[in-house]
Amino acid sequence: MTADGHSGSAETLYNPSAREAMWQITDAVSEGAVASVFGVCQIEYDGRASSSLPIGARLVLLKPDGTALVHTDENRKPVNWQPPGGQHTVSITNGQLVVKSTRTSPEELLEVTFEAVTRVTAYQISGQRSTDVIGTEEMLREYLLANPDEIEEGFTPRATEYQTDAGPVDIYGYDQDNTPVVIELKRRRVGPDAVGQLTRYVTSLEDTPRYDTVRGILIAPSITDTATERLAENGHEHIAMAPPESPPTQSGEATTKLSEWSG
Amino acid sequence: MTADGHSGSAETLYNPSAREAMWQITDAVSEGAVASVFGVCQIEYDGRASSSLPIGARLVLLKPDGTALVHTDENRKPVNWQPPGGQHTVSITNGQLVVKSTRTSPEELLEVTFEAVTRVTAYQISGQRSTDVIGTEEMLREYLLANPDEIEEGFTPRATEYQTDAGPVDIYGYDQDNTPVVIELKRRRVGPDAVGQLTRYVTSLEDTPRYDTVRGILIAPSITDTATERLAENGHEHIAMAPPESPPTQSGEATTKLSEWSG
DNA sequence: ACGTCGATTTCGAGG
DNA sequence: CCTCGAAGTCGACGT
Repeated sequence: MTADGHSGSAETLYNPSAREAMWQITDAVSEGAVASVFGVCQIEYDGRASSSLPIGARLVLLKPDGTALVHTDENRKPVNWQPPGGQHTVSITNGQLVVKSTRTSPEELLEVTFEAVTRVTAYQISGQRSTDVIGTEEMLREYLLANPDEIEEGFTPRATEYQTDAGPVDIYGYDQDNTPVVIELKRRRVGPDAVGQLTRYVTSLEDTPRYDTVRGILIAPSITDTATERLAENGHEHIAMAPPESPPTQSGEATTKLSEWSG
Repeated sequence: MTADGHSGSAETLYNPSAREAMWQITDAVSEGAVASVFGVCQIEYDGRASSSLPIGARLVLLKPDGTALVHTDENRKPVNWQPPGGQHTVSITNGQLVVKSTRTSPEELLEVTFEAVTRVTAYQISGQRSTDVIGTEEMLREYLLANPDEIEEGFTPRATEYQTDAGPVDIYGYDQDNTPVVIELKRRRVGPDAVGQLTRYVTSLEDTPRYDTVRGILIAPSITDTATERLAENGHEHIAMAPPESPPTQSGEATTKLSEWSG
């Protein structure tokens, strides 16, 4: 137990029998711990797609929220998994430990059959479960709404998530000459797909009688060559800008999210 | 050691000192094992974005390919991570175990500082590292190329990955009337983004002089309402079809992948 | 529950 | 290295 009240408690079994492993895993998950199971196993998955993995030694994690992860020694992605929301069941078949993780809508089954179990550990997790990330598209939007001159001298934002037939526009507003402006934001380098998105919004508005000319601006840290060409073809613009590196300086109640506004 | 030659060997330390933990982790990773570290820790990340996670008990996995994963008791995604390709370094600062995982291009740092370490285990992974998945877009394509009448009576496929200014078309061919057809495939239910993709390809070809009319067909198991509208707006079509459930019946040399062909 | 969209997306293929 | 698109994408937020 540390001074912060985090104990980091864990319980480990060495080379348990299938029966011992079964109890440990069942107890761990039902008590809200993460069960880690390492052993020689074979894996079947069937659901949105299907796959099978021949026998080998892998690390299996079972979380109390129904998540299951099977990791090898490569890559960030599990070689097999089950997303949260499902149910773990542990059983013994022909003397072998079998861990099933099931889920509905869609119906999915992940089945891990162990030929041998080397370690089972129950880890008691504590502390914050998620991070607040800095540098998202949302932060770029909030920064620009608070500093519209960074977009262009005299730009006036009018709405975020401005609805069009082609979908919601990130920032909608008017330039110095009162011409409507559609702005598409991206937190990182963009390709032609982003240009397509912007173009659809602009076209959609221009097809609406009460709009005449509409400018399109793509704001992103950088842009590919093909995207630049496409942007030029459509007569739109690019402004190079990345999300701010600092969290928003909160001046009073700065919930800088204009919702849609019937302009 | 099982009959298959998979040993599933592992080595575990209980409540190690920072120094003992450091050696164990260093040895494990350099020998190609996966190091699992459980303890009370605090985490900083800075790179493509940045985040920090206050003190708490979490499970950290370090893979020999440079991958680092920090898991809590919720969700499939790690709360923090480093993709493969980087380097792990382990050190002791102010008596505390510090694990850093660094990466270049982009420059990224993940730093885990342990206030206490409860378990360190080195897992020796073996066996196949990836699965062959059934039910992919590629399988749908191969099925349709072998059975083009399933698309439409008299359809003649001419190329896959057919190059356009807007990117490669999944299947390109001609209908009964010799009209060019662009086909976009999706393995699951699609939204407006897939329609956007298809439309970009069709538009790109229609802008090319030697093409006149080009038909666009979206093949997917199902489609959302907004996507249906968008499809109609652009005058394109939808055919409801899912990837086959069986692996391709290999009749002879059935590498059904027409590469591009200068028609 | 479904639709929509961003993501430190990850991942692999191709130039 | 960059560019591009699929994915059992995941996850959050809205309806």
